[in-house]
Amino acid sequence: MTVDKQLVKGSMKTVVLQLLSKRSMHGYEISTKLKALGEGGFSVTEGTLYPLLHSLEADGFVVSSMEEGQGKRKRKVYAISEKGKKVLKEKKAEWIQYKNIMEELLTGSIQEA
Amino acid sequence: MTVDKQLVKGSMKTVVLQLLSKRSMHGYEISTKLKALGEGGFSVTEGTLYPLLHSLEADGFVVSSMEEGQGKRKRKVYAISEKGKKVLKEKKAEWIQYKNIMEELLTGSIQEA
DNA sequence: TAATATTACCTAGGATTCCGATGTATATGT
DNA sequence: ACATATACATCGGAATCCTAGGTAATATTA
Repeated sequence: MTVDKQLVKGSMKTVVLQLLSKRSMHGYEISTKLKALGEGGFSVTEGTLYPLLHSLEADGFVVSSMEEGQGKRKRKVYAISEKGKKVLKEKKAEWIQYKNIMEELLTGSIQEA
Repeated sequence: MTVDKQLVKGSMKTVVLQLLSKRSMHGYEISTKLKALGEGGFSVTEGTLYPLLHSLEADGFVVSSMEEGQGKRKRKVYAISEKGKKVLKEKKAEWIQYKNIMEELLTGSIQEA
């Protein structure tokens, strides 16, 4: 079964912030992680992820820094900011509210007025 | 608190199908109902709903018929079709899958590999 | 060492979707 | 007669998406 793209879209920022709240990661790593997470369910390609990271950065929810390792390609490591943590908290609450509304609706407990 | 538009978008078709699975309704009624449901959370205006109904009809998920009452404006009554019922079932399952992934993610039970 | 694969990042821009604004028309209340 | 509620509809600017295409460094392997 495949989860509708639309469904995933609305929560992608939240998901990325959540991942970064666990630990800092570089883009490609997040991309790989999301591919694994979405396996058989949804997919998030790099064409979606990178612009999303840039927009999170522009909003000040994450900060990036270049990591230069020995014998390694440079990579841009993203870390969640304080602002980002706050937003994540809000987004989580939002998601729960939305989930509740949906659950009420879909389980049909809402009756006729 | 306001639920992000993006979040709502992905499930609007499902919501409308679900409402119609309870009983047939005309557009304006659905619109009113959604406004009530979304109160303080999200909003779905007519500019969103009518096109959505048309697209559901084009897909054969709902069928419409004109209702002409005495001393009443004509209204277009929408009913869910068999095809629509099937799709609704699928969409519900999809939503649950998505919800599970999100819950797992957001409650942080996913640990590092 | 020459390919090939993998890691790592990035973006233009066509395609799609959205929905605010606006319009029409009937019915009802005052 | 005017305001309000009911009822349906669409235009088109705005927002969003993400496919396709690109660059480049390192690793692998033949």
